[in-house]
Amino acid sequence: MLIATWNINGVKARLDALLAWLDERSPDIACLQEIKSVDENFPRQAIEERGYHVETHGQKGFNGVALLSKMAPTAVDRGLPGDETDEHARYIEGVWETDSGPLRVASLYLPNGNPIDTPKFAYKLAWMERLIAHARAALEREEPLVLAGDYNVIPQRADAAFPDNWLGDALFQPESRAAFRRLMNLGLTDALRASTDADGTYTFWDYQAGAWQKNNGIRIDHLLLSPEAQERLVSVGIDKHVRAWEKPSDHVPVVVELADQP
DNA sequence: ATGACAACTCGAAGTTGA
Repeated sequence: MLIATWNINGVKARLDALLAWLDERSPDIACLQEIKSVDENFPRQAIEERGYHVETHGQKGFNGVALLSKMAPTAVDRGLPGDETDEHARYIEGVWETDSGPLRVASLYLPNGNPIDTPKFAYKLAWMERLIAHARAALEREEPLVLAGDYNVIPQRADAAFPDNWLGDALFQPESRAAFRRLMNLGLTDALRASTDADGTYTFWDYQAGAWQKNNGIRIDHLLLSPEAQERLVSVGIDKHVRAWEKPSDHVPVVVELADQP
């Protein structure tokens, strides 16, 4: 069972790359972020022709998340609970009935939060509090759960090529990192860090200033696993080569393999 | 210090991103 997360930075602009990656990787569940599309305009046909079910939670122009899956989900929830006034499309969660019981997977796009002296940073921190509350409740099910997405948080210095460059940035603020740790401390496992302590495991390279060519990357796309999912963790991979494709996203896919049985 | 890139937008130049 392969579960992937990928911020595609626009599904219209990335459709060729998305289809090529689906053909190459054949993930069972793919969590997409920044589809930048309303639900009606999502190019579902080309994806369904490849055998995937498509569940979207989009909005006009920016944000937007989606779940692609070989099996049809038995339930889908859109939006992160905790603030009725929040209209950003940043969270979608599905449940799949597997031979060994239910599997729950969320695709999330955590707010960027820059600049830090604006309401955008407060919105980021408030969104993280809502995510913590939601994760706490979800963990009480004691079932396999994967919270996958673009967290817009650099957890540690080893997760950036030049960490000092990010000291004033919302992605590396002490408050952002502390909230991420409190989320982890609910009992979640960072899948990538469960498999390696190596630095250089980046998932994002800015389009600007030759960041890719200089390997000036950061690790901000994460798959967090409940204990019941962590028990099944087989391997983690970063599809770094996708960053060198024509018209790439600035993020690359991260993929975990979970065993079918505990 | 600024802008660099890129995608999107009822369609130019502004917004958003990280």
